[in-house]
Amino acid sequence: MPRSKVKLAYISNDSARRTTFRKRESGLIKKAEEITTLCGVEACAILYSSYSPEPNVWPSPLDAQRVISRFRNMAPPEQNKKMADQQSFTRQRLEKTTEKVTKLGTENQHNEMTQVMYQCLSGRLGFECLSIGDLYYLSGLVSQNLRVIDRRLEFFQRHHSG
Amino acid sequence: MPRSKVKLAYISNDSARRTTFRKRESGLIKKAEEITTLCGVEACAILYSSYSPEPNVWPSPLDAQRVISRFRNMAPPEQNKKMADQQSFTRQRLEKTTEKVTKLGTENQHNEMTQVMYQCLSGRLGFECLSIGDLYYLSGLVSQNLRVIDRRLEFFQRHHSG
DNA sequence: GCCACTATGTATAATTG
DNA sequence: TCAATTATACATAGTGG
Repeated sequence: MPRSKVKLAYISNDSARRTTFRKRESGLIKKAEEITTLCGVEACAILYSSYSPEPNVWPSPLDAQRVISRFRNMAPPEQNKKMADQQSFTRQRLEKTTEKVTKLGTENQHNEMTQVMYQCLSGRLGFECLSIGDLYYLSGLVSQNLRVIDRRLEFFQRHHSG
Repeated sequence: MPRSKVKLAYISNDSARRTTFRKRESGLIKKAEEITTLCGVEACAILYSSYSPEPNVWPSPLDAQRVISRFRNMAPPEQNKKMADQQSFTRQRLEKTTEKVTKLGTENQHNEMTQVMYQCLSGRLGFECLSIGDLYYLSGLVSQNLRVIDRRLEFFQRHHSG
């Protein structure tokens, strides 16, 4: 913004855009560093650019993972064992109940609920509209799919590291 | 930094720290917005504070998930590694490719993934067709919604059985 | 392309209401 | 506590090597 005020729009000139990115990237990281030290808060920033195939991850990929994990409410692999709190207990009890409901459900109910779930997941429908029974079923359906996804991810990880 | 230069250290005074956090938080988000519009890059920031139980996630939890999943998509070894041949032809070619992917991905990826997710969840498409990055994204999306469902169920349990 | 410089726009610490 | 104000430090667009 010095020398001249710049319009807040995509910079079409390639080299100018790159230069601006470099400068502002470091500025942003600096600001992030400052707010964490000054205020004692946790933060992370991820910056993708076309200039590098890898993103700039602050404070570090590992720390970012930790912050992200908290955001995703998923503990990183090492801390998984410690998860014995109220929430996971509730979850376990929930899954038992859900298993029953799932087995009783017909093919029609499944499709219907999948529709509803999709509506909810895509934000077109609030979860408020669902009854407690629907929620149980939905929870089961979603966590079932989550397990499939996680298994597949594990497979990828094993295959990649082994 | 105006009126007086501030020492870069934890602000012990509670109200001063809170005020500083508020101001700098908005400043940081603004800067992040600017760099994305000016340079056409993807970015996300997550700010935890003790002032709110939920983190401030920019641009939005869902968009952040997408950025995060791309970051997590990379195998750990690659995350820290810097390209050794900085000026090589390979790197240039890589940048070009990355630029394309970035441009194409930004607008369409979310809608595309939601579609794919629905296909998978409804059983019309096997999870096998998804890349590891897609799976991470999907895992985040699904577990995020699972948490919403669980919170709602807990609410029901407290108010109906208690 | 990469610095270093510097003039100028912005962010923000302190102050006031 | 929150907003609005203001004075000052900082970030950075343009410039030249």
